[in-house]
Amino acid sequence: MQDAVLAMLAKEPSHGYDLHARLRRSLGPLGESMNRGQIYVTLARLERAGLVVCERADGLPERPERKVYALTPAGQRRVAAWLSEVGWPKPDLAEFHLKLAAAAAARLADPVELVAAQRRELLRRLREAQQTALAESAGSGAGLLLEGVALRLQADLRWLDACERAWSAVDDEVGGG
Amino acid sequence: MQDAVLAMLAKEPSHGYDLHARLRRSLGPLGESMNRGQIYVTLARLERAGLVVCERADGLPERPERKVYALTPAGQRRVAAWLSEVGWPKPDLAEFHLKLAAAAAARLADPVELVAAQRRELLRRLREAQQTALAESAGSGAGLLLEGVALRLQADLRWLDACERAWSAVDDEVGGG
DNA sequence: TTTTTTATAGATAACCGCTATCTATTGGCC
DNA sequence: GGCCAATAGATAGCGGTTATCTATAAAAAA
Repeated sequence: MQDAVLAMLAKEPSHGYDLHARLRRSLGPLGESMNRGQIYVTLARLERAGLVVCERADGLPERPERKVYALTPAGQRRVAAWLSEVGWPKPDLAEFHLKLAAAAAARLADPVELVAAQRRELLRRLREAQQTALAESAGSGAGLLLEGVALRLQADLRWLDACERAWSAVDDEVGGG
Repeated sequence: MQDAVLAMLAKEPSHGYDLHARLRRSLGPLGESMNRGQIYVTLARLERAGLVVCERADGLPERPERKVYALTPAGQRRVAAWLSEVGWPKPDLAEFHLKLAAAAAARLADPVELVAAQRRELLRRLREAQQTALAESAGSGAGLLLEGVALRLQADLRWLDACERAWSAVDDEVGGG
């Protein structure tokens, strides 16, 4: 979030409302859930950290008071560092994995049924993503993002197959032993 | 996190250090980065929310003072709700997508080169995950998790291919126009 | 025997991402 | 005049996470 805002300011100084709108446009349908207030929280933190400055609160009194932010040298360095990083979010499969283990351990639910329910949900989301992608103009940036979402969902569905096999085997052991 | 802790307490009341150790074991190599202090933060917040209670701070004075937590009825309801949910973390591809867009817009880096660097990194991580999976005993819970990680990385690599195609086309337009 | 390290057990301050919610103005529309 | 949408900003608070701190007991090294 911070890095994305800084990178947008690297192109040109701008104010919060505009940055929010650009972010939403850039993310397409996936950006619709973005909160308006968040951009101001982020800008305030970046200012406190000395990465941006509010350069004009408008000499010419434009109707809605707008604060235009610009990068400081430290902010420019941070943008350069971000672009040279090759970070990647760690896959967040732990939650479901813990859910299966906890359900089995506490005997509160059947892991195989949890997997089945989850598969139905991911299939629903996959269809949804593919429909949304069709609605997007082909080749648009948001379409590319939706393609990534779909690829991930397909990988996760294959993982659910592996989970089902593994937990079915556990059930057999328990049932047969 | 909160839900995972609650679900472990659903099996049997326990204290923070033990919960932390069980979580780490359950996640295998991926749990090694877990912070010790976090469990206490989580337990304190769960207690404040009335989902757990500290039932004994030890009548028999065991050497290290330990606080044993147990679920409240509200906590049990929350565990049941968690198990019946079919939530799934939203794919976190936005950051890289924004990085490409920002780099191109501010002319700070070549998107195609960013994609190439990212692909090298993901290939490295994929090899790493596969090696770690081999080291894990086959069929173990942690091995299953690593299989999911590998499947995701493969999907992400395919997405990077799509990114490269898309941004190469943009370069051609700019270069040719 | 003394010292150091490791495991056990807990806590706190602070940061970041995010949401819900609030204020205020401008301009269009009925 | 009254109402609604768009523009613009701000704040309180939650949850995840990290870094850092305090202790004690057992095991290993000096």
